[in-house]
Parts: sequence; structure tokens; C-alpha cells
Amino acid sequence: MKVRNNISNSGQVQVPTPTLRRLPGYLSYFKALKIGGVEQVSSGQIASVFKMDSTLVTKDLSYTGVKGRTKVGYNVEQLIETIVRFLDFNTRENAFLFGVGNLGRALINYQGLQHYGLNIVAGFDTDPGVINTQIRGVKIHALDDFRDLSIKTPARIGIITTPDGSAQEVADLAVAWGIKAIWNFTPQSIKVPENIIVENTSIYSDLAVILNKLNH
Amino acid sequence: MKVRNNISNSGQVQVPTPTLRRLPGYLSYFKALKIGGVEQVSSGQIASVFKMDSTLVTKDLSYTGVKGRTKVGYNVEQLIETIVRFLDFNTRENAFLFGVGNLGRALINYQGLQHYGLNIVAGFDTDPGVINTQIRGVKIHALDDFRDLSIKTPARIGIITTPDGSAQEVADLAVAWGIKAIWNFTPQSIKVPENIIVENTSIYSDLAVILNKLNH
DNA sequence: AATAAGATGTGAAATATATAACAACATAAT
DNA sequence: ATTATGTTGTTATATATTTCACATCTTATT
Repeated sequence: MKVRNNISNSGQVQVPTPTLRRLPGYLSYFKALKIGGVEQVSSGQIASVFKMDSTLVTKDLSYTGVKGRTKVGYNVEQLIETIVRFLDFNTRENAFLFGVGNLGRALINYQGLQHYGLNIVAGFDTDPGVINTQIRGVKIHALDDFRDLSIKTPARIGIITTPDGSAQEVADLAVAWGIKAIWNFTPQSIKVPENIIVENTSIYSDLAVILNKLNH
Repeated sequence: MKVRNNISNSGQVQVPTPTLRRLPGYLSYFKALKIGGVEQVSSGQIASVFKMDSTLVTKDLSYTGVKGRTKVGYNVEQLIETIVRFLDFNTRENAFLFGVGNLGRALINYQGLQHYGLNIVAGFDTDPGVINTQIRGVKIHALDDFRDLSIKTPARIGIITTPDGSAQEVADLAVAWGIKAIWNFTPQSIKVPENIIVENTSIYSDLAVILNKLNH
């Protein structure tokens, strides 16, 4: 008999990916509540904002270990702290960014990522026009300097925002020099060794869903 | 007894959202194959590239109506055409973009969207510095001009790339003047009437998944 | 004090999605 | 021609996720 029950090998509860993907949305809402001076919030309120079932909210939150009080709801401050810690948004994780085009530049400029634990420590490109420039204090290097820099300032995450055609090439390089997880913003599918994590952020998937909802 | 069986009211088969989200990925791969001169591809090949079960690939493709040939596989050209039509990437859908910051600019510059059926016809902002400028032929207007423009050149999709705080305000305006679907790139949750479609593109969700995989 | 009402939290049921099993078939090899 | 093999496509099973039902608890009201 196979037992899974959301328990992984290490004995930790395996969080469903859909839950993991919803938590940052809640978090943003809770932060807005805090700014508005709200101290308590119920699963019903949350559910109505996100148009979902309130018990699903409860279940999602229960994974983080936060405790609510009957008839009162959850403490906003506590929700924020617990979720931030649960998602590792409080730890500082270094990342390299490959491909400083419009999207790459947008990501570096996006202060949000820093507040969510992601520290882009350097950018890389092949265009002499951007090499040695700085964006918000992040220096852009020639791709050839990657090896040296990855020794000096190691990073586990590589963000790929190159033109589609270069994605695989850059990914190979990144993996060769110690990147453990690749965040791929190109639509290109990337082949990596078994132990390397790849997360694809596909704008086109979202577009497909929108168009489908609009037309059907 | 409730019957769902993936059959919607209109009698059409309801496509699972996960399938819908995977199809653009396949499409990109098929386009690359075509450029490489490959004419046939099997579900097994596709599955190995995307590290998934081959029957799931078959199922996904079957929704689009494309037919493969036993022992041969699918015709690449045919796959591309069928998926493009299935996802409505061949129709031209107008969109307004609100908030011409780094991300907004990146999206307008991103030719990809045009090739996937999305036509950003105008940008809006409140910053006098960008109003009346042009990005790749897309004119940026004052937010106040939105009403007039939405009458002249109607669009069904509104893309929100404003600072978080303005998202709701802009969404209200967009809905008031006829936008049917909102593509929200801010982490802010947005309240809209029942009949309006909202699709949230949350970078933080992807980040949460990456960090979770890295650390657990 | 007792009762009512509104909330969390949990275990069971229902639904959705993915995997497995296999039949049907087309091509290549013998 | 016949057999072997690889591949599609479909039905059945397993797993994952969401919803439902309800017990429990906390506060407010009578």
C-alpha cells in the first residue's frame, strides 16, 4: 500500500502547490489590511475578496501553522509574520539575472522582489551597451565574467530573461557554475540535470486562460 | 445528481485549466522544432522535454482536436496551426495597458504578445513625463483620455501594471468604460463585478514555489 | 447564568487531474 | 506475407484538491 497523505520523506507536511501559489496573494492582502489599521480578519472575509470557499482559506492558512480564534478570526500581524516565514520570504536568497532587456531591467528595478527575499546581486548580458552599467545598484557584467563572480558571490537562483534562443545556452552555463534553481521567463523549455529546479513563468499561459474565458 | 464531466452549458468540452496552461509551452517547443526543420514529433519526445507523462501530453493535445498517426507521431506544422487556433492566438484582441512603468514598458516592447493575438493599442499613465510619448508605435495617453479612446477604439482586455496602490482605482475605471477582462500584474487583489474576468499574474507565486523547492 | 450566533478546524465526500493499462493501428524488419 | 515494435487514443484507476458537514469553541446578548 502506498501512503502519501502529504507527508514527504523528511517527515514534513508537503504543501499543495495550489496552496503555495495562493499564499502570496493572501499576504499582499494582509499587508494592505495592516496599512489600513485592520487588526483582525476572518476566513470568510478573505474568501469573499478572493472569490473562493472559506474553508479552503482556512486549510491554506493551517499549513502555515497560524492559529485563528473562534468568533474573532486571525490576527493580521501574526498572519503576515507567519506566512512570510513559512514562504522563506524573510531569508535573503541571492540570484543572478541573465539578459538585461526590458523584462530583465523591470525585474531588477522591481523593489518588490527584494522585500520578498530575493536579492539580485548581478546582471549579465552580451550587449556592450549595457555591460558595466548599473541599475539600482546592481552591476551588469559581461557573460564571460560569470564564472569569476559566481565564485566570489555565490547564488543559488538564476533568472533567465534573455531572448528565447539563448535560454538553453545560458541555462547550461548557469548550471555549470553552481546555480541550483532556474527561473525561466522565456517561453522556451529548458533541459537541465535531474537535481536542478526549473520554474517557468509563462505569460502566455495566463494569456491562454484569459482568452479562453473571454471566448467560451 | 450533478453532472459536470467537463461539459459546459454550451455543450462544448470544458478544457482543464492545467491543460490550457501547458499548451503555450508545447506551442513554443513546436515552433522551435519547425525552425529546426523537424516535421514529426511523438508524445514521448514531448513528454521527455517537459518531464511529464506521455499520456498526459496525448490527452492535452486531444483537447485541441489535433490527430496523430500511430507509429509516426504528430505533424509539427499541424500541431502549431491547431493549437494557435484552439487558444485563439490567431485572433487579434485589443488591450489597453495601465501604468507605463518598467513592467508596462517591457510588456509593450514584448513583441511576443502581438504574435500571440494580443494587441496593445494604447497605454495610460498619470506621469506627465511619459504621457504623449510613444513606445514601439503605442501611444501613451493621460488616464483622463481613457473614456474617449475606449469609445473610438474599444478593447476588451485591460492590463494593469500600475503601482500596487492604484490597481483597484484603475480597475474600477476600466470596468466602467467597458473592459471585460482584467489582467492584473500587481500583487493587489482586485474587486470587480461578477461578470468581469480577472486573471492575476503573480511573480510572487512563482517565487514561493521556487523557494519552497529549494529549501524543502 | 444561559443561550444564541459566528467563527475556526477537521474528517468525510465530491470533484478534478494525472497516471496506468490496454486495445487498435501503422510501419519496419524478417 | 507475417511478425515485431512503437505510438496513438481511450477507458479505468489512483492521486490531489476542493467542497461539504459538523463538532468545537469564543464572544455577545438576553
